[in-house]
Amino acid sequence: MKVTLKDIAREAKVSQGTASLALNNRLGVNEETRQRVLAIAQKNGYQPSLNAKNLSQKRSNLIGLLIPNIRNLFYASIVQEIENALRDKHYKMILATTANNEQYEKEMIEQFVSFRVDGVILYPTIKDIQNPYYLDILRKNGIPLIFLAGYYRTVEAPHCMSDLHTALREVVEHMYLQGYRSFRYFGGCKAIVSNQIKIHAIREALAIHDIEFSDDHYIALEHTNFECACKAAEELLKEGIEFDAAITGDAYSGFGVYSALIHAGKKVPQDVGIAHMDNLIKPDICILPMTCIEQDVKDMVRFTLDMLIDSIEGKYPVHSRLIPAKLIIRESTLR
Amino acid sequence: MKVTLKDIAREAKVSQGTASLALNNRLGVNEETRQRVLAIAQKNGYQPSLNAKNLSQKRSNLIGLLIPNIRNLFYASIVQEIENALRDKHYKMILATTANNEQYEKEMIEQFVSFRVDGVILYPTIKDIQNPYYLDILRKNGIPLIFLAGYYRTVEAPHCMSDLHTALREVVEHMYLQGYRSFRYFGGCKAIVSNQIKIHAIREALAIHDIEFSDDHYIALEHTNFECACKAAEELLKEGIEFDAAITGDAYSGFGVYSALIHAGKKVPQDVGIAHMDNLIKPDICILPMTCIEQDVKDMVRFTLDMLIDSIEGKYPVHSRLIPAKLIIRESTLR
DNA sequence: TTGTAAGCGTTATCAA
DNA sequence: TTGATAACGCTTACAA
Repeated sequence: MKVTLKDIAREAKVSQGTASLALNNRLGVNEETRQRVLAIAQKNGYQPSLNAKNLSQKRSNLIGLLIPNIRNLFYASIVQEIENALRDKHYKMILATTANNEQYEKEMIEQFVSFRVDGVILYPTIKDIQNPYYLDILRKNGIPLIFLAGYYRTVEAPHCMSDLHTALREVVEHMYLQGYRSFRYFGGCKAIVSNQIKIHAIREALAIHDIEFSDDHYIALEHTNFECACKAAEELLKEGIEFDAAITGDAYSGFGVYSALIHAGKKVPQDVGIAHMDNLIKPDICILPMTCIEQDVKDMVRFTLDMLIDSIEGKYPVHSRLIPAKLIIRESTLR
Repeated sequence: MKVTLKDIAREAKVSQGTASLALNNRLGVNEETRQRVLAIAQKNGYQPSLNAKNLSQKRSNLIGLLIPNIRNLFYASIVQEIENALRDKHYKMILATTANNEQYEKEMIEQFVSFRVDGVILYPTIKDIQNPYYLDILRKNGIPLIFLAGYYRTVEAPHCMSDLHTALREVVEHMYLQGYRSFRYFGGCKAIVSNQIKIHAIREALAIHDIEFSDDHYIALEHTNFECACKAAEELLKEGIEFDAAITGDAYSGFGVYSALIHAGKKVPQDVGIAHMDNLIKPDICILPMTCIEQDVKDMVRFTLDMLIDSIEGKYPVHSRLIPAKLIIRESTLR
């Protein structure tokens, strides 16, 4: 049913070898022959089988991208940027999502190996992970790995991520200067490296002013979305816990906390200030323009791909890289 | 560098054939042997090459999904639902985006054929397309195609989409009853089938009340996003064109039009009512809760996959299908 | 229960 | 400039 090289070669009355050369625009084939082969291929809707091609060439020009999910605009932006960046290069991307599920992450890594991708980009978010042994499969199969926007401590691979430390210190300092004193952070699992960096940065920034940011000031959400953040903030308020500054790990959570505060009769930014990660939601459509930390997705993706392609092509060593992030101040933290 | 079946067979001291049987849990291999092979495969991080497997089996269990882009939550929902639905079935999805670009759409279809996908789901949005000849490549290679959320008139393939006709009639009737009389629709290219269905429905609903919906009452946006819709609405207002009802093809455009109206000093819903397609943006975070038409993505995806898998497995004929959509009335159309 | 060998659709090497 | 042929890594008759 599929149109194959053999079909084309037969109809063009040449050998498969010649047909292959012609179709790949390689030297050493008569121009007339080439045109004849090309025309016949076109007419029959011939498309070379990547399975066969990759098998014989022992490379796929495929990059596997593994992200938590696709319904979060931040992740979607990453996918989009990678697609764009790859249009020039001779690589294609295949995408899979983990749903923050270790089992899925393992399966998708295995699938990438089965696809024989030349390299893998992994956005690490598995909580409480002890030792992602399954990433060993990559090493055993000689497939380079780059971490994007974080990393696993026990896995030796370069990473590319935003300079969260500086960014968090900036936002805390800004809010301190606005008079906020009691901070809470709403984000994903504490065990994730990027969250530990954030905790550390907030703690440092507040320590300067002799303010404590203790462990339970970090509110760990089961999922970093509107609903979970809203519920978590509601519970805090119900328990009578007072805070006047909220920072959230993503835009959706930011609005979740906002919603909880409003329903509890609090005023933003007067009673409580809010800042969130990611500059994704148009301030025009929001009830309140929100202060946020914008990550440079374009640069992050560019460097990640450069690093990955370097290591695919055997250029070592590849160094990890920190990308500056930008504080955007809006009404939600301006008293 | 890659671990292959040959490596496993050698280490287990069996033939490749036996190793293959063992790894695929097929009958006729000694249990002890199977365990030994499995253990060795595990130890070495062996993953079968899909290239080789698909080549020899002449099927990939792969479905190609082609959508306009991934940064729109509606499309992202579709991707997510398909991934979920596929976890049970023995198919995997590969994703590509078209950016509403005919050239890209063609290339991605070709890529799918090269991947030897077993079937293709296409979300058709190419504007002014005359005759998507390149879809012929699919037929020539015996790959079934299903249209999702629309179709191309000249291509013979089943489709699965929302019942836009009924939905649009409902929203128009609702807005008429609220006293709105002069309608504008902001959406993608008029030539797209789904948009023609919408135009026709609006026209019919208004004709009952002797209101005309002429061709230039449909505002064709270059891109269906916040910025383009906002600019289009601004221009309309600048030209002094009066309207008191706006319906938009997606949520983002809805907010674009809203933004333009507010900046022009109009009040919503008093002066102008707005309704949009898709129920994706949390009403809690929006300045104004918006009336919208919610499509049943879950059902749409479920039926699409069923149809596609039926035709992959040779069950004919497969019939096109219309999925009911739901009108959700909120403040933006309640005077 | 196991091994042998052909075949899947390409590319690449070497002769002709 | 072209054609044979081996090789890629797997599955699957078929034979042992």
